[in-house]
Amino acid sequence: MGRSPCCEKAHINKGAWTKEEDDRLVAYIRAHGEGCWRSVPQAAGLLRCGKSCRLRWINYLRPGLKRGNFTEQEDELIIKLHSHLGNKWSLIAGRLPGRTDNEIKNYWNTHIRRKLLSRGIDPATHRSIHAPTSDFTISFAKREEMDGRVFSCEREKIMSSSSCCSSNSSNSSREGSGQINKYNFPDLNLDLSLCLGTPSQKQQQQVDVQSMQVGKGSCFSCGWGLEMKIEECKCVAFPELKSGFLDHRSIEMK
DNA sequence: AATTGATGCAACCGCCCCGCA
DNA sequence: ATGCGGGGCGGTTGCATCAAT
Repeated sequence: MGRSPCCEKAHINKGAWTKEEDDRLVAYIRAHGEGCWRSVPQAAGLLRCGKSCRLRWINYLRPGLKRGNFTEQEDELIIKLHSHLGNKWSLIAGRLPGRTDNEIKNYWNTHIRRKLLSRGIDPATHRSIHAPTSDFTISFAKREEMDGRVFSCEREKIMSSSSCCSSNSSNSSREGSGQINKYNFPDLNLDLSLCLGTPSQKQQQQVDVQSMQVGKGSCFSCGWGLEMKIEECKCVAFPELKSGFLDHRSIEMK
């Protein structure tokens, strides 16, 4: 089943690129510009897959790439962006001139993750490892301003109490890559899965979301009229909680 | 000096999105 | 409206290098 491969696997070089291959690719793109990657290998005289050419160009050969060590400022910016965007490496890279998504992804997995863990912060949620969490399942809906129709954007997953939140704790699991959260919000393309901390006052009807240090879903900044419906509550601490709506400011518990 | 485990990073894989016919 | 194909992306793998013993 499935699609045909992007190129013939036979007669294709794999592995590290040689200087000669780099030179050929650079020369070709300088002469013809970036275009149909599928045709690049043949046109450039390379025994490579088009995808491989694209990757090599984008990650290593493209002009303007920084390379080298990340600065402390870049570190902090990556952490901050990741807390908003999750593993959207291309979006994060877009805010770090001269850095590529692949480079940032690798740097995150090898350095920043460890750095955050040493600070006692869960890299997936950006919350204290020791902070209590609860099991909410929330889905989100975007209000259609024009006709008042509310439609669901995306269902999200049931979050376990130990590793809730975030775009699919990818960390080291080598077992299939289930894409869970895909949103089409403008600009930030935020992953809106929320991990709600235990409210300090059980009886409160209005919960200030910002004061709850919601790990994800910086919906406050997206500017869109969002409505987030608590569809299925699995919270042990608040069994009476049935359903409600979360707008930019509050959760209304009914 | 040799061996072994840990780490870092370049590159590949496979899925998804979107434009186009 | 639908199917196809290219491009893009996140996740994973493999290998080179480093550090510890």
